[in-house]
Amino acid sequence: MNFLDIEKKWRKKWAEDKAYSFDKSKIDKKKYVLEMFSYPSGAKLHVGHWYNFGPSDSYARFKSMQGYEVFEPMGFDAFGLPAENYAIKTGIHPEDSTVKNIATMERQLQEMGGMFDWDYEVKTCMPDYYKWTQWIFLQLYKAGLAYRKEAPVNWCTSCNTVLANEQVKDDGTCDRCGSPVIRKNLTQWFFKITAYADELLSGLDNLDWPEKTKAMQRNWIGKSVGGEIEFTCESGDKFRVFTTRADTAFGISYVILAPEHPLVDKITTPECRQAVEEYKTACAKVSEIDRMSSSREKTGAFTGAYCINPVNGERVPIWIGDYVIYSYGTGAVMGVASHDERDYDFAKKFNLQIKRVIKSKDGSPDELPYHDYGIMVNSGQFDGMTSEEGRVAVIKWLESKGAGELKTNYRLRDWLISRQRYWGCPIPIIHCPHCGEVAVPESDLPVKLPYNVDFAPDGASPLLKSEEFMNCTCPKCGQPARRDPDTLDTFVCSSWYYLRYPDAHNDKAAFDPDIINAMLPVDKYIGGAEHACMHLLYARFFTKALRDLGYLKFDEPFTSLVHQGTILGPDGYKMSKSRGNVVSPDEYISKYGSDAFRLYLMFGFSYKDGGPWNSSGIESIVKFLERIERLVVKATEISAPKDKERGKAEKELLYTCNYTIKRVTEDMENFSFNTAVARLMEFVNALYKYDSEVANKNLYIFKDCIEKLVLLLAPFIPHVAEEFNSMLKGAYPIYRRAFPVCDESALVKDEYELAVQVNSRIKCKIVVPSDSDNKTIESIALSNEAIIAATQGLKVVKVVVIPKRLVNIVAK
RNA sequence: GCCGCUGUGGCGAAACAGGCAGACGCAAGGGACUUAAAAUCCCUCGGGGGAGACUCCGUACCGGUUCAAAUCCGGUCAGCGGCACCA
Repeated sequence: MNFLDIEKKWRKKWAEDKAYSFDKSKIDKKKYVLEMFSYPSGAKLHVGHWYNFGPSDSYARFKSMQGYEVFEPMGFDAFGLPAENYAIKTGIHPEDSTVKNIATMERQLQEMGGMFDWDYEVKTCMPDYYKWTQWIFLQLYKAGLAYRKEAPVNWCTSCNTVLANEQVKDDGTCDRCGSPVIRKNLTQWFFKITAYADELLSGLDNLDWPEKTKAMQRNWIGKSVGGEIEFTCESGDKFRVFTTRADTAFGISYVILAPEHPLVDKITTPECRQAVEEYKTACAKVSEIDRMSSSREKTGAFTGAYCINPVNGERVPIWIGDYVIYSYGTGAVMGVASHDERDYDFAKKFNLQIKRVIKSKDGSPDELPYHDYGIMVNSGQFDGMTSEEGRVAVIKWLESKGAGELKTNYRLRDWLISRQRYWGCPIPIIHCPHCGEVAVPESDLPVKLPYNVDFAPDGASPLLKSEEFMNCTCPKCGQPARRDPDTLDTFVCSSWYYLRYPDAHNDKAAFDPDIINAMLPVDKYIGGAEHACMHLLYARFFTKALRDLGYLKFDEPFTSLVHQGTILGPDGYKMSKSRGNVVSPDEYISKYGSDAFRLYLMFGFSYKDGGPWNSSGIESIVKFLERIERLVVKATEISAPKDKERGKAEKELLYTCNYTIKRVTEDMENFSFNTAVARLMEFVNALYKYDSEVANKNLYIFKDCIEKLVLLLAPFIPHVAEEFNSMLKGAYPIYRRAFPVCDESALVKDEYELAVQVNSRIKCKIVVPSDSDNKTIESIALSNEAIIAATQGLKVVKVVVIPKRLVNIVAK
């Protein structure tokens, strides 16, 4: 059988028949199976795409055969930096390269034989899509969830451009030119994801997601419960610090502000000004990555100013230091050298006071710095209180004096969404000299991305150089105005694509809420784990925000999530061009066919783990397919009347058949594809055994089992199974046929074998009738010759009988 | 440093929920068919000992709980992923 020809034949027929069209009239039986859409940068599908899409598609087909109306769309996350960088390097326009890459990938995806419904294809770089990305931006903007503020960005001093964090190398230099990267304040757009921090955290509890991913999101959101303490400077200025350890407040030896804190300039004394200014300049040169490194030596400068510790009235010096992060908490911290390692290091370096206020609860060693919870000492009326009580009590006491309040902080920051880049979705905002920031009226959307733009980096947004784009009229006052020159982070585009798919061609709205509320949430979402704290978090935020704006009636976009593992290069490293260990699926597909390749991916790896590529087993998959083919050919030659005569061999065959059905069904549900395939191989082996060993075959049962086998195989090898199905004159298309259902009665055996142990060592196997009770099993075991021999001279102390498993005889 | 995950034959991996470790397959070795090869089919295949029936050891390492541990508990080591001066 020529698998390549067969695959081509069926793909042609499926396309002609529109076999995989989603039937909207069956929406009540819908199953929305979604694979993370891909980024068309590499020009071709790689093994990773296959590993994501192939087995997922088999799952979708399995659900379809179970009677669900499966919606499995496909599309492209088409804006983004790689296409732009490629353009900068080669001069090929990002739109041209992207359109070309998409065409290639579409063809390859079709060769995969996925049941994707291409009528719902989405490409984020097309105006009919990004029009609605802009529309959603405006809804968030009007709701106060999108705003502009000054924020530090990574700035390459040589390229004169803003860099994303991932473009800054570990040593703080530019990924492209190697020049130093500094932090610079620029006005940027943000989404207020922090408004949803608490719900994003609590919502995780009810999601069927990998625990690991949920843990990462929890970590990322970083809830910490504590309080704020207000300090008054001698100048009269007030500021607050955030702390989770108010129980240590009596041990404050200094307070420390972030260098960017607005109070710094105001309170710094003339004597200290020069040192403070020098320190601030030095800080700006340090990259964010360096600054965040905990191994760095503490640095700082004294402002010359003092404030009063509200818990004990002590006079406390005010320092600045870059280990305090301006964007977290209040941008100011109390320095308790005795009970915090960082403060301890700082105090040691600058010779500041170190005063113990916590001792251990049980007298265990509590050398300073001692950061564990303990008992409060040197803390006035709080002496003797535990840290757990004190950290709340001290804040509450301060609250009553107007100098503090309980407060919860999150590590999560607002999402910076503006990019000074060309190949992205334009931000639909107009800046008017008279009216200020004005939203583009919805009737004027989309704000189209112009084609003819010089996108070579020179420090400003490329769109600034397009006068045709920039100049516009203010929708409010009609005066000349300028457009926002930035584009949106591509993660904005991908935060709502799963909402667009079911209503992909709606030109009146981003989506029809009625359709979306019926189609979502996504029932099974499959994609890489690397998106845990980005795409998967952003998409959840969008869903919640759009729900609150009244467009959606569900809280979470993805009910159930599976991460496929990563297929590494044969050398065990992540595949990369620079390492030269990239494996292309194409050569295997053109040699063995896409079904064989898909089946190999499903059998050779544990789906959620992945692992190094190794092609040594792929030929055996082809042999497996040929083995099945021989059975099918045999079956086509059989025309036996229904025959209920069942001997031992038939019972055994039917047992294997139904056991296979049961296990494959369970394994598919769990994405445990490798064991599902193993069970199918066992079934095939059993059919061969029956065929060769049984002289007087029940041909009806034999043929029936082969027909079931083909149905079981349909999700795994869609083309080849369709061919087998047609050879057997089964109804077309096979994926609309019912997946076999296990006949539990066939799994009931008259008798079964179980192992007998003496002192936990297996001595023999016995066969007992299936309905035996424990007593019967025990007596059969004890009367077995091998057991009598093994217990000779010993006294049986205890007999443990586990039906269907084993018997353990404890003898001394 | 913190959080999470993983560690099983020569290899990819199985083992539901404490109950026969290594299913299924690759590689390897042997055999049948063949003039020969390919294809196909059959057998062996964790390690040690034994002629053999058998027997001892074995799931990273050390200890514990249990009639019974790859699985549970405590500790150690190694690898992977994430976060990392978050107060």
